[in-house]
Amino acid sequence: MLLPRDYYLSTDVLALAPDLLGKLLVVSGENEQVSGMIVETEAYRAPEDRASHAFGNRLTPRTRTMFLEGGHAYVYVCYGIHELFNVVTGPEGIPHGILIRAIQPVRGIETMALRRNRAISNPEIGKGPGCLTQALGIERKHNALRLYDPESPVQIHDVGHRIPADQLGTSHRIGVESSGDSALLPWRYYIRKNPYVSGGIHQ
DNA sequence: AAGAGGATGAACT
DNA sequence: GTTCATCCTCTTG
Repeated sequence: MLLPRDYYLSTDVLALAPDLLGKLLVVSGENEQVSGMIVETEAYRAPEDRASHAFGNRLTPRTRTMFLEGGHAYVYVCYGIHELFNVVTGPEGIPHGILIRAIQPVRGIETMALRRNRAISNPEIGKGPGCLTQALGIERKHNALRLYDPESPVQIHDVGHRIPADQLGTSHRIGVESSGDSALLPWRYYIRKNPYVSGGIHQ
């Protein structure tokens, strides 16, 4: 089932981030559709979250997307090299978002392995926020599109996969050490023991 | 107009 | 554990 618009409008981004685990991220390209199960996420909750681009309700051409209504994609370039994919959540004007950090390939794994220049069996295909976008073919051109639109090339589906409580892991977020106290918040969520989860921590 | 720095990944030692 | 590729965005002047 394609996740509906309402799903993304909750103001509780800390509940939505773990709820996205097990959902299917589907990308339709020119010739082919590829997909992967979300296995790692991070919540970003501006305005009070120092680690968020929209900290203090900072509004720039880039962060503008985060202020859109929930259900839009926020794609931006990191370190000039990698494109990172986020799900905007909450009502319009509240810049909450969820960074998708890893996926487990489901459909089109051959294509993804080719794009990543890795063997089919190599978890590096979907491990890490810059890697999964390369594997799935998510690019900056997908910024600000509506994930719940039946015509959208990027969608998120509920395929009935539920994560048992004892398989849900949490930790501090990755790569935000310079964000003061916000760096300590346990807003990273992942499926325990899943080989596609990034960072050292996946027990 | 110029410069600093970044929600990373890969290839090193 | 360390280094660096690479370029966009934002701030400052």
